[in-house]
Amino acid sequence: MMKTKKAKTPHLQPEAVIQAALELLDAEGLENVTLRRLAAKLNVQAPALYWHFKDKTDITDDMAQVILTNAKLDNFTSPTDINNWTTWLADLMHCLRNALIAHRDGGRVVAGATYGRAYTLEKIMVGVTRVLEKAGFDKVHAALSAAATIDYVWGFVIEEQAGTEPETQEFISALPNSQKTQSIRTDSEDDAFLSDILKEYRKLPPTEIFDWGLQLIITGLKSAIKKP
Amino acid sequence: MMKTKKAKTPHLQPEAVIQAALELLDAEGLENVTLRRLAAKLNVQAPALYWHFKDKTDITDDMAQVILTNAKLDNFTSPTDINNWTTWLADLMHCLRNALIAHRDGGRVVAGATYGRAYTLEKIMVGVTRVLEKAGFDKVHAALSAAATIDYVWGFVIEEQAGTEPETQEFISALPNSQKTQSIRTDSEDDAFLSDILKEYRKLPPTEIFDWGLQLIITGLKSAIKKP
DNA sequence: ATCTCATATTTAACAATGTTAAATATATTT
DNA sequence: AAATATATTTAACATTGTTAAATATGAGAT
Repeated sequence: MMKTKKAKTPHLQPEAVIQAALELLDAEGLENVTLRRLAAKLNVQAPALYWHFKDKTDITDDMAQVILTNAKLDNFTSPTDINNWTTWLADLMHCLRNALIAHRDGGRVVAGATYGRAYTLEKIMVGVTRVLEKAGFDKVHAALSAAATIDYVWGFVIEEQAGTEPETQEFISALPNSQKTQSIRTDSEDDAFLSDILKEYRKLPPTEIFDWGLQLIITGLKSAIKKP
Repeated sequence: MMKTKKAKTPHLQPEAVIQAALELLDAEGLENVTLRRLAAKLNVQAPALYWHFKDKTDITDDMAQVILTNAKLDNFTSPTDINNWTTWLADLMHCLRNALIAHRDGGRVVAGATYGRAYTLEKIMVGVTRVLEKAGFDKVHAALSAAATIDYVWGFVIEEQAGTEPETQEFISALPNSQKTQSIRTDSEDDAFLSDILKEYRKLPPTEIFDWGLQLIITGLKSAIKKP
């Protein structure tokens, strides 16, 4: 009556379900991760999933949890030498980004999650805050800095993965429908400037673009640490 | 057949549709902005919307467009005095954030949009890039800086609005289900540290939190501008 | 005045989604 | 062997986005 181990035939393991969900995510994209497709991939009917998971959001949360967990954040709990906090921080943030972009729509998945996102992200935030405090910040400013840095990673990845989506070429066929774009004026000089810069900007490897902004923030941190 | 209002006379104006959609968004949240509810709000049947809009995403894109347009970005096309580029940039980014948080789930709406997001965001990016170039950056680094700054705003708002959602209290009831949280260890010292800092951190007004990170980036920009 | 015709909307219906209730098969315990 | 907890299937529902077909309205031409 109190034993927790009972079964039918080959069980449906929650871990395997999430694994299959992530594979489905990579193969078909977030909007195609549906309970029936996931069930089909597991040779099972959709309602079977409700025995192991309360909701679909329960599944999604676990997916986000796993995605974030794969960042291997435990390696970063101690920054060996506090003087190297800048490279430690940069490495950690690169790791976070890598975890998010490791799966298609990974950013959106984690963004949509409720508990998993908050928990692991705050775990990261606490770690960064502590290090920044040791590096010279007071507690509150250390927390503010940690949050700002993480927010940058967050925004970068969301934009990065938004650009990878299927559409992105249909730039031409969007304007005609609604005419409320009046207040956005497109100077021809802007267009020239735009194509000049963005072409060059987008040639750079995403990781370098990401790192530049990251170093920008770290430079700001170093600067802020000197004036109490 | 016995309904009172059945005429063609008062047409369904696209502008009014988007307006109603934004009101629905504010009142009920993004997941409740459905074609049938929107149609009901307009005293119309759902398929009527398809005469004016191709898709639901077409409507969503227009919502994002309007949200971003409300940032009144035209006021910022010229930074009066180039020496004040720092406050100019800060003001612009505050405006962008204000536009995004002006509507419930505004961040997610704009994030989900395809054309509107890319177009207006790049419009902003071009403006910032040009100013930063005048302030001393070369083109590419000006573009990199603009992108990084915008990405920060982006990430901040997404997190900010994610926290405002209905849930957020169900922190307790999430862990028991899936046991793959092994690699996340919760030191008790971390917990104490967390409740210490985050309590204080969250007391601050969001706008100040936002501004602190923004000034951090701007500090980094000033620093980066001096070393070619 | 009526006929035509493009415009704009309704009615009806479809496939797909998340989800629940009831039935059912299986393994463990009694 | 009977009973029971565990795990899954079948059937069904309400909602969603969307399409096809019918239908009402007003403008212009004859």
